[in-house]
Amino acid sequence: MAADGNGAYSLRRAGTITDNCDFRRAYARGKVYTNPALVTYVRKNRAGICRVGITASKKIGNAVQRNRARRVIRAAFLALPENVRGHYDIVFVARTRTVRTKSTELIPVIRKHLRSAGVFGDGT
RNA sequence: UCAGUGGAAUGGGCAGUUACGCACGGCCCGACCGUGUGAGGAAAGUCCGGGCUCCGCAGAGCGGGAUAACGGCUAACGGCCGCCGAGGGUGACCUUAAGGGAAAGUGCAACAGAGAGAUACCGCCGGCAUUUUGCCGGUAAGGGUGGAAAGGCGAGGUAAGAGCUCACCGGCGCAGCGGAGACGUUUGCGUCCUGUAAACCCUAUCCGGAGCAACACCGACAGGAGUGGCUUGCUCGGCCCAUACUCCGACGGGUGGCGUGAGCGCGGAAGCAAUUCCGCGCCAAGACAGAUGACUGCCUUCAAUGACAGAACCCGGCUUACAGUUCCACUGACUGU
RNA sequence: GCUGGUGUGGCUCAAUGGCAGAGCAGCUCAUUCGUAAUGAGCAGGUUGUCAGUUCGAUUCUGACCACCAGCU
Repeated sequence: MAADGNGAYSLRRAGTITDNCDFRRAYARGKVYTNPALVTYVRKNRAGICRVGITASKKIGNAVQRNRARRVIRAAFLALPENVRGHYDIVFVARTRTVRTKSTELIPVIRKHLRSAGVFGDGT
């Protein structure tokens, strides 16, 4: 699960996106994949690492529901079997249904989104 | 058995797999391993009160704000306990911004009504003119208006009436008696006054300002512009001076503050209680995009996939939200003995 | 986390404690061959919610809800 020198990253070792401008860049120029329980934005970055950001807005509910949405998304993301190849900014946006979703139900959604984005480097 | 009142507790448990924050330890010093520990009764709203920190020290006056029966508790409070008054309930009990002052003063009381603290429309009575009726005077019992109309009701009295007089009831004041006090009173004497202070205001008590994004230290950077500034809203007074102060730009830096505290548990004592004191034991989150998650099985259960809900410097309260379950004390009705 | 502010017709805003109003928008009629403009009329309000003070609350007081702004 460690870095192998070819830009492949364990998902556990991904950095976090903290700055608002990075989120805005992902929203504006990144590729979008939607699902009733999740929205994913993917964009290549020049930071040299892979970074992940999870967003739960006030529309989701109160603090408990927002925390649960973030935890479910993170648990599903960390349970992915593949590794990311390349330097990407990945932003997950929670929706209202995320709160009532199990993390196991979310894993196929994330795999489909990230495979469409080519993050796993399949076939290259 | 049914209906209800008050108070307290709980907010599933066990196991497995896989992840996370912090502390300590280890080594092969790494995105590692081990051990320990890891949200609430409201963590919420931010409505009060304090601790703590800073403002070159908090001084005086004006202004502003808060509270309002009495006695106590407390670090303090607008909180709590006890008690009195008032109101609600058959009752257990509950509510109490309703609880200082309208007899210091000012204002307001629309519409209606004659009149909103000062009167007389319809009435009643007397006198004069006398055809219907008009004028003058007395009166406030009756009608009408209004949320509110000169204490209520009865008797005497009178031209008609009126606390004008008297009995009873009610309010207010003074004295007596009881109580620590608010207050109570089948006691005596005097007296009969509209409501509103969550209108201005008066009285008594209290309050300097800002808040952990405070503040302190270390580092990085690049300087430029303006002006006397700070102390509370104002005045006086006080303080610091160009190494001062304000604004723009920049570092989207780091560390401390940061958890041994008005702390928690058990036992005892004082007190009606809030609370306080003594003894023993314990250390129990501390992040900085923010840690308790995800998934599975079994058990208890009507049901647990299922209440409200996530610490952010820390405490004491208040308020608001809350599926279900359990316990204690008590009340009313019905039935049986 | 802290501080401050605002809720009134569909929209933008008024309103000394005493019948909740104005402009725009909407509807009807007139005008026109028809439309716009113009004129006349009409309807539309739990004054964010719940309590309280008061004879009476958009206004005064408290609690709650929603929204907005500012502070590194």
